[in-house]
Amino acid sequence: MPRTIVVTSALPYANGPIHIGHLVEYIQTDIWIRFHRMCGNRCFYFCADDTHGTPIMISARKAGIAPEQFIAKIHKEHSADFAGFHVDFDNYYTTHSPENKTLSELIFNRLNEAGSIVKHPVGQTYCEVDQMPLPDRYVRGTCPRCGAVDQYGDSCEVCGATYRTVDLVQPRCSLCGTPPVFQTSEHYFFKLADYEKQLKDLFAAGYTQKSVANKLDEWFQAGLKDWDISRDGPYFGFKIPGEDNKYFYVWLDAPIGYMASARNYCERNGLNFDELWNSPANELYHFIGKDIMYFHALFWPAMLMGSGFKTANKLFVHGFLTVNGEKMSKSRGTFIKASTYARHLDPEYLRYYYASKLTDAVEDIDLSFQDFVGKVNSDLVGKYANLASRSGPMLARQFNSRLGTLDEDGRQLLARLTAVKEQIVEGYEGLNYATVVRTIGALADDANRYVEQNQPWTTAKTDPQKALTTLTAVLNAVRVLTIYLKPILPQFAQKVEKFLSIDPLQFADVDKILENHQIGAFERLFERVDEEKVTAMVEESKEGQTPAAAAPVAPVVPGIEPIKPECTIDDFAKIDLRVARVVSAEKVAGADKLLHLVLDVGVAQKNVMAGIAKAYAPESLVGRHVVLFANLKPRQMKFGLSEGMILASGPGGTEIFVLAPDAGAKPGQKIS
RNA sequence: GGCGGUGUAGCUCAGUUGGUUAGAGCAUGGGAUUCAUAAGCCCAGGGUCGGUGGUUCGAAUCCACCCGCCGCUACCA
Repeated sequence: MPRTIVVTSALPYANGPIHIGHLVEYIQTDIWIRFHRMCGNRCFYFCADDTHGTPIMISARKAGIAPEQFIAKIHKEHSADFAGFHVDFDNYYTTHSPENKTLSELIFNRLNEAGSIVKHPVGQTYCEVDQMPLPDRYVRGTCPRCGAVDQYGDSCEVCGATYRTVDLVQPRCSLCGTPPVFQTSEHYFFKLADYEKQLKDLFAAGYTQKSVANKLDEWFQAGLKDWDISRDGPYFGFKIPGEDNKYFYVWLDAPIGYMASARNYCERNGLNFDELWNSPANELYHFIGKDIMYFHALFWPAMLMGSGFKTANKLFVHGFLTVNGEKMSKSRGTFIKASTYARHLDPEYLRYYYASKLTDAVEDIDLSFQDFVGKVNSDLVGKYANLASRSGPMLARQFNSRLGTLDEDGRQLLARLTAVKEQIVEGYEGLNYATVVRTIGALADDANRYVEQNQPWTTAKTDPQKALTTLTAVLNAVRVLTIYLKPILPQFAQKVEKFLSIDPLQFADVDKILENHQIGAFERLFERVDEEKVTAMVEESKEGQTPAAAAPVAPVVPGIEPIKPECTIDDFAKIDLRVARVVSAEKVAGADKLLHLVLDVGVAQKNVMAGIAKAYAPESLVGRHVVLFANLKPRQMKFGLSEGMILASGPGGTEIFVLAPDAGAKPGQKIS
């Protein structure tokens, strides 16, 4: 009896491009869906762009277009990116849709009727210039604890303090730079705690992986608090029923977007949405990253419980992607967009590589370029593609592309391949793709050894019949391996199906044997990957660089550093240089190069550790004006916190020459 | 700070309920081949399984402590 399975991946935020980190999840989910389809189950894969909220409103403003236009453009890009990586959604919709509006209002009203919605006054930050309420991350100012400048409105990246935005020293709107005002507003809240018991039962029943459940325990122990689900206008989102200037917070309507996508699909395809989504006979699964566990493990099921919808059977949580062991980084060129990747490399390489690393654990997976190139060349090309490549053309030359029958040896090879079918099925079902890939790899080794032992290139001359049975066995092995790999490598599978002249492979085909069958022309299945292509992709991903712009070669003069690559006025604008007066200067005990300077920059005083002790006597500096790199991220040094850098030239040691403005400049003045 | 995760060959990772000389792929060295996308096959080198102590006849596997790295710390998206 086929299962009916509805699956979702998290909705990507419509504020930027899809990158290779996103793709971990969509590839993981897509493999799962394709596997189930191959087992004959009825599957539906729904997703959408997450389109609401302040960041999108601001991005649209910056682009000078309406938010609707902005998200339409992103939707087009996202859809193309996913298609390029063979992510096979049944519907890739948007949260800015009539279906989502209707469902959001329905769920809100039902929660309200259930008594789970309350109102509380909330202090909020408002920018009168931009005429909008500011989320904490759009307010910046000086940390009230350590004095670090330019910190977010809720926490300090330098000392780690968390605080309220109202406590920030010299707060300013990060968009226009003016000080915001503080005001009070009534917000709607969802009483999450009403559902604590039901949520606990859900997790006890195995809603998530165990490590996720442990994390949830922590949250339960800390106590569930009311969730703020409204935002004051202007806001890009859905208006709350009965309100003029209040909107649903983006995270309220985002998960409802899963349902809206399903509903839109049902309406277009003559299916009953309520039956598909809500029938207990149907299975529902969400795939998400560990960063949004709170929303999907607590808020979302509680919302569904409170509004009379069933909750998912299971929430599958995965970890993040690191590249070469480190966080993805724009400056290192490892923040790679899906579209950039696809311009340089075959998307199936990445699908295979991710599959070879994915397990059901909530662990980060690492994309190591060296490992990536190795796996593609030795596995995809050396094992799988090669198996077809060393048998197909020979069958064509010697036997007119017609398969014979199997002998005992060949049947044994096939038996070894089909024996692990259940193991592979369990691996896919349980998200242990890494195990699946390892198992398949071992089978391919077995098949390659089989070719080696039977030497069809020799028997072709002495015993053609034997050569034919060998090649028949090998190509049957290719067929079985392709079935196993098809969820991961759909395009590869398609090529093999064409080459073998067979119908699209299903899991049940594992037990069939292809004999006395005419096959098609062999076509190369994979190309080897050159490490230079990876390098080129990384270079193109480095921020601020355009692929074609070769930096002019700077002339080399002995003793003088070459001029660095060109940058723009915008790059320079990030650097805030100020005139500063040296208030005090003293040698740092225990350090022979450092001077501890206290600088007056007009609005504040800064501590700076400067490595100029060998060139300047401390007392000679007091009272002088210097140039300060004022917005350099503060750095905790062995001898204290340094909050900036003073500018100087010279090779170092005793030859250091501090820069100074001409007479008349005052502390705090901007240098540009 | 608290909580969670993690640390196994140069690299990426497996190691089932604790059980004989700790495995794979890549990389490295050697060999025999040539059907094949400089692919495939055979052999070899390489690890005190983060550290210390403990439980046990026996621990990479269980316990304690320590060290390193990563993440989370909610009304931020």
